[in-house]
Amino acid sequence: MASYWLLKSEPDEFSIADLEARKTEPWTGVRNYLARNHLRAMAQDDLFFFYHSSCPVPGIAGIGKIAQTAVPDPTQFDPESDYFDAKSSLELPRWSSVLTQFQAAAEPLIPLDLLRTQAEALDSFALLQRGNRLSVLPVTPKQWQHIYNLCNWRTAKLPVKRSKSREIGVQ
DNA sequence: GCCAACGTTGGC
DNA sequence: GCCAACGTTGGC
Repeated sequence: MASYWLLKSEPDEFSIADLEARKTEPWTGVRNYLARNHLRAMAQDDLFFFYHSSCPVPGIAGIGKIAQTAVPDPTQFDPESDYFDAKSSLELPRWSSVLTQFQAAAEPLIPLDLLRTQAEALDSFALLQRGNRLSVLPVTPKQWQHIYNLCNWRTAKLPVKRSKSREIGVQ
């Protein structure tokens, strides 16, 4: 039985459009123990809401899936990385990352404002709680279903279609 | 840019 | 093990 999650990212850094373009992307840079433990609890094919934070309109921007379960986050070993952790070691890696895969884009994005109006149906969704800063959150099936029904989901960019009429120079 | 919330660090 | 100081997150 698959579990559901929510992952936050600043779209300036990495957005749902970036994930769609890249197809898959390692989710690195999580440096909070509770968030890390959530990453480690993820199973292959679990689904997550892709949340855009710290931007003009924060909200849920898409859906991804966990393509590969947790491995040591390589950025913790890289002195050049912002996420380098001198206290971590190859023998005892402190931080984990999962491989994420694009599933769908929210059309339109579900703003945090809208989610707040659904607070009752979403019970005590941690995302809506004051002062919440955790970047990896569990989502219950009920919360997932409710949020899922709030917008349409576009699963992939339509292939660029070459119109016949254009090829033969009509209109 | 402000500020509330909260995790982490480090002195004791 | 307490707690003050500090840093970070993220909405507004």
